Amino acid sequence: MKMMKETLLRIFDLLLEKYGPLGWWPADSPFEICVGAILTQNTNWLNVEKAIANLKQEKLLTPHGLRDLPLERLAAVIRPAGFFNVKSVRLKWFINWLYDSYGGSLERMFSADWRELREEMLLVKGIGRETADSMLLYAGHKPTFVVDAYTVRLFSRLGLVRENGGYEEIRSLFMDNLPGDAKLFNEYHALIVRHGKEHCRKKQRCAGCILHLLCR
DNA sequence: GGCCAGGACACCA
DNA sequence: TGGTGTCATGGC
Repeated sequence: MKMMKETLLRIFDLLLEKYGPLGWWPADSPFEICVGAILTQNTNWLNVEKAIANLKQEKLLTPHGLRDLPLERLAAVIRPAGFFNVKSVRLKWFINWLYDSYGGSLERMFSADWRELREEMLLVKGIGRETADSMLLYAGHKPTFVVDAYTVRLFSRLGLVRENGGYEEIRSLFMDNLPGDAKLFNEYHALIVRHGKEHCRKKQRCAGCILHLLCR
């Protein structure tokens, strides 16, 4: 157990040394982070930025803005993010739940016990584990670890998790072996993504990257 | 022109 | 529970 902690922290240090602190999530408000978390599902971030820019330009990036916006209009505005018919409905589900449970207030939402909140969020259709954890960690500053495709790819190549280990199993690797520190989890996941975009693509092995010698 | 991107869900065996 | 199809735009 202690060895795993040291291994995880060593990898973190290597990444931090190379890329520096990233200070995620790139957004102007917690609400923007929540919307971005849904929009970025299986999507290139550059496309998400275009959709976010559209929402900002139309002054719709608020809970009541999205609540009052007709579904068809919402789909059209977020079109560049791809899967716009799916994501517009998911955004509506999220907003409706936010109003039903917390009066449309993210502040009230995040004041709840975050472990119970996580379970509650997972019951909202369209919010899966990664999306929930992203909102909790980056918008709510709760100490939950975000597992994404890059995390699975990197740490399975490092031989630390099974490639098809499942979300909770991989999340546990970090949650069980690292201190529950939101700032650490924030930087760690951000660095994994930053590194992954360059070195952990699907059909690209780790040659040339700083973790090359560690990867299988 | 193909590949891929910071998933989630329904459906099936 | 595990595998597969579906949803879609846009950069490289």
